[in-house]
Amino acid sequence: MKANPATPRPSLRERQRATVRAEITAAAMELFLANGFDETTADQIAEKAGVSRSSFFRHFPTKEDVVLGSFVTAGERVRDALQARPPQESAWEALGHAAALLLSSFVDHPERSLRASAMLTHTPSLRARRIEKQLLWQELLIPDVRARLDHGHDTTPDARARALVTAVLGCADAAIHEWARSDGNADIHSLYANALATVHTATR
Amino acid sequence: MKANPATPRPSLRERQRATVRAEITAAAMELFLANGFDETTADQIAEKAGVSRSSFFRHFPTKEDVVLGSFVTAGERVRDALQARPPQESAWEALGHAAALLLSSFVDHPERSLRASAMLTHTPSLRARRIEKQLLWQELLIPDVRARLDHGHDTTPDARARALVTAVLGCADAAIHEWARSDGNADIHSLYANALATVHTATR
DNA sequence: ACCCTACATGACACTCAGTGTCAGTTTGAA
DNA sequence: TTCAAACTGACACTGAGTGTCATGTAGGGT
Repeated sequence: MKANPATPRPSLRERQRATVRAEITAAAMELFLANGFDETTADQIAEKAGVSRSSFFRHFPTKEDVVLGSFVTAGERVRDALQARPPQESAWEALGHAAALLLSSFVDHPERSLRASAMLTHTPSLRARRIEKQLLWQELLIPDVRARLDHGHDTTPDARARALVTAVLGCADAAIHEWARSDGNADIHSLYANALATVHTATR
Repeated sequence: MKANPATPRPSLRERQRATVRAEITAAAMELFLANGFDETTADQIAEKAGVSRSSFFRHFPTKEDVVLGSFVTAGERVRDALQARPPQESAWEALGHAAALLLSSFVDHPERSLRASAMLTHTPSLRARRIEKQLLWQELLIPDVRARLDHGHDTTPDARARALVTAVLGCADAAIHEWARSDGNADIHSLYANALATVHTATR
């Protein structure tokens, strides 16, 4: 209860903390992109960022988290977007719209995204962690999807909602994957729409 | 080219190797289930299996692979099952039938599967590796699915096939997840059918 | 029966991620 | 000014995974 959301306290300590985090992230990313993820040690990052190794691990529980920091908040953003969709919209439609949010960063910062994607693709431990995080925040979407599936009767087993979420997010992932393979030349939203349509018509 | 598939050579060396692998697996599983995955060290496994630490890592590149060994072959089995489906069957139908294969081990060895599932659910590193392996062999299914989607015209972008594969396997995963949550009491095939039907009707 | 190459093994040293502890410093509120 | 909470660097420790080397053993060819 120490960080009460009702308390507006962006006070010095927290700003300092945010600054250090940002500096570590910047230093780490530079090293990762230059030398590769696995080839970069925590000591090198700490030194470049001007902090001790201890402090590095205090700000980021694992090396992977430096890269995947943004992926955590993504889940909450998608959930909020999903809840903001009109209640009468079907689960499929609402999810489709909400998950489109995931594509925006790729459109906004193509070159950065491409380099990050490449690193992610070629580093097994990063891939694994990323998926794990995504699995975690997929759970955030389940309640809303369930409600849309059975119109508030609370009888839908989670498995159905979970399957639906996986299907839609799988479309987003597939679109991102394909977009990266095209070196960012393809239109990512078209790819996404296409993937959704495929699942749509394939199931008849 | 040393292990030519045309050469039937299950010769002593390979049998020895298989035996050692099996002994390591047995010892490891016992320790894992008794004390937990993270709490079990490679040394303990090696000692219990009667081999050196070096040999342990020669047979299994990581601790995780001891648990997930069977998941690798699963991909090839699903691919074979997929290719064995009648060519005129739709991608969705064929995939649905082929992926049902993944459920059989849960039906055949419920108690063992349940304990393994529990361990898998509670161990982040295992979850991550499992998903990574699955992602890897999902690629095996892409060619066949593509062929079914565009009837041999080779114009379907991979993204569409990949989205479809993800959707179907997501249904299988959701069913397994729910089955484990029910302590094995639910009918896993019904859950699976239900999940498929949800994606089916949700997309209308 | 002997040789000889290829592979399996154990022992050991090494790197690096991640954890935990401790003592010293800074912050922000009383 | 005082004091507790939070942040920090230094250090020691565990354990996974890698690489090397010397020794053994299997099995094909002679």
